[in-house]
Amino acid sequence: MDMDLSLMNKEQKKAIKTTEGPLLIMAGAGSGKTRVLTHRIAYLLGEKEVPSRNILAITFTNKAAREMKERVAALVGGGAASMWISTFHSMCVRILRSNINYIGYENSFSILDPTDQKSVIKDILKRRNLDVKQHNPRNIIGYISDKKNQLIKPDQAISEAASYPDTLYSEMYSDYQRILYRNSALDFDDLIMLTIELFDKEPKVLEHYQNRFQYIHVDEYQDTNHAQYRLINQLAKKYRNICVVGDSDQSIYKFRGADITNILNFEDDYPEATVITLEQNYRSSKNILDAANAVIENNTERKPKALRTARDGGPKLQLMVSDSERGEAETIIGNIQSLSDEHSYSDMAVLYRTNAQSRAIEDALVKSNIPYKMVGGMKFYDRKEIKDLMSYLKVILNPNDDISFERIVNTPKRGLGPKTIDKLKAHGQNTGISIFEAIKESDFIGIPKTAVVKLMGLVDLLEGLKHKSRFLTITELVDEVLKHSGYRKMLEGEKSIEATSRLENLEEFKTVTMEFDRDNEISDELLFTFLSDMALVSDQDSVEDDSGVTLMTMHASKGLEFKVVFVVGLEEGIFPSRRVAYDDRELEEERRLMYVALTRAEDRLFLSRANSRMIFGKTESNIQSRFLSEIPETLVEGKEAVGGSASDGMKKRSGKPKRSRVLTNNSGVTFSIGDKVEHKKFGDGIISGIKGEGDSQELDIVFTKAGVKRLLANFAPIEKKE
DNA sequence: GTCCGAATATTTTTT
DNA sequence: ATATTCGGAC
Repeated sequence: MDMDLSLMNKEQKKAIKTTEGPLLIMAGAGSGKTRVLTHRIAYLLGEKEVPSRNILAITFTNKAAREMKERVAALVGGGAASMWISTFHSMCVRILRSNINYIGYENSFSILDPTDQKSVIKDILKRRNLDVKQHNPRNIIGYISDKKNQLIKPDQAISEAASYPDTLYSEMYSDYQRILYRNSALDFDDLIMLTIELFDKEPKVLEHYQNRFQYIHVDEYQDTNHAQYRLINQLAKKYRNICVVGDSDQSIYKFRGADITNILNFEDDYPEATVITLEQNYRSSKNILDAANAVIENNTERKPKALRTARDGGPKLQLMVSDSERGEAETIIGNIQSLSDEHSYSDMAVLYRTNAQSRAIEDALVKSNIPYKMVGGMKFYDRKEIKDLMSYLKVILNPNDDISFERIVNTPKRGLGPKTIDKLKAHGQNTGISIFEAIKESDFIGIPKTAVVKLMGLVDLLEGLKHKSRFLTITELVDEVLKHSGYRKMLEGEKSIEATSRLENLEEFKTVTMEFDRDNEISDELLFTFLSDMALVSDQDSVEDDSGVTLMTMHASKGLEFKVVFVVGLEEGIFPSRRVAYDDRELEEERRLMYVALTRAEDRLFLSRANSRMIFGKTESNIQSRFLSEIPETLVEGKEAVGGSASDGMKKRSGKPKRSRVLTNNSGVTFSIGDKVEHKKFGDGIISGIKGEGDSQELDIVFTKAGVKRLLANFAPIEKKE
């Protein structure tokens, strides 16, 4: 067995060998934490002779889980098959699959994806006669997710709701949960919450898993939410062998419930804990690391930690300033091309704050014929045809899944429109049965004869497929569905480019099912296993194409590394995002995101900003990002030249004469970033951003007393000073 | 029941 | 700029 620890540093060795009791590993970026984790597991297996079934390792992504499995296997050979190395969610699915009946759910439950969630919420809004425009489903889903992450059940949410809109949202949460229950459906948050509920209600089940998982590892601990925290604590309570790894400086998922205090307070939870800090960075050159350290030091909410690197200074960081997002893209492409002698494209990545920023870069890459891959664009599994097919499979497994049933009832068109479906739904709701069951009574609820016949045909189709499903592989079942539902015929009949591509995607999907069929025998559980596997994978997992420049959001880049990294759009309002720019806590999270982005780079780091860019169809100018200002000039090539003051925004603007046709307050006045102004009511302020042109131009002004306001340049009662 | 054009809303999102 | 969504015409 390859358990050569001689290449490890002192802290790493200690982390590997501290197997008993709670252990907190604060692992800085690039400090080799995966290596430590995998070696620790190998050490437990090899030296400590812990049976593999007693080890649990939890990650957030399938990719991380797969990688860890492979690396452990490489260290210990086979024999680790019965070890659970999985994500939070797939662990919970496995536990719930055999135990969810204890808490009253069907064991063939479906898993809702965000699209399904949205349609449930829309249904609820409709039934409550509420306007979707006033109540954005996203907010409601966010509310529900928050509550579930806090382990707050609907009843408690209702009684605790103090004011609007919580009073309403908590009621909708209650509706939502009732609907899911009736559909035998769980959302992602339920997987965690209900596992905890199961453990609370059935101590025997909990104890079984406590005994099984005597050594627990949690990766990316800074990203755990409260529910995940509770779950881990339940499991670790008996043996207290819990090893958590994380870096509070890389906590960037607060907006989805990640609670940074879980890692910061670990020592309070486990006073006997050993704490090890890994500060030796093996990834980046010194200049890159110095820049990252300089940025993160501006955060107050952190434990001081400074990464060291054994590598030399390396080239300086390089700042690129362009006029527009197109100019930015061209500058990047220029650098990519000149670097391509030394580096392969796959060693380069372009990181941006928002997905929308990818467009300009993508365009430029296409024009230059440079291969690239984009992470997180239009997701394969989000495509309509894939979701439709999945809905057929879900209904075959669980006919009471109204959410999926509704998706397919008229796809392909069967002449079963909203009228018919509404009647079925209303009947189902009145009598507490599913749509599928309601169909059997459709004769009596005012549905026209022709529609009844069509409904019966659909029932026959689905029941026939359900019957067959027991004897077929998933690939064969998919073919049966496509054939007998008429879905394939529908697409073939369309003859459009789009339909052709949909057909191709369905074929592509079969490579996924074939892979699944290779690993799984035909059994009664096959379809359930397939669907719950599928619900928990994302495309990031399947991107195994390692040629081409990588384009992705900074969030998506966490955990990855590249020789050459471009961090783009370093402008106030873009990054940090305008929405957080004046909230200290959220600003610190943005800064951590900057830290994550910078520390992805091994050898070369390019920073880019544009003097103006098109946002939502309007041209916007913004001053350089404060995060850029926080990097010492001595580390950056090209920074001293532009200085980073707001004046370059002015330089650029002065070339373009402004005109105003309408006589207004400020017609003919040209505003530039950095201008001092006085407002009739708000007092003194400085222009921090400009949006749009001409008559509709808007100004972001930071007022000394009144905070930030966005005002119309022409009409605001402001005067330019000096 | 279906289709088309206006109205609307746009951070990030490992599962 | 653009994707989605909704209302009204056919």
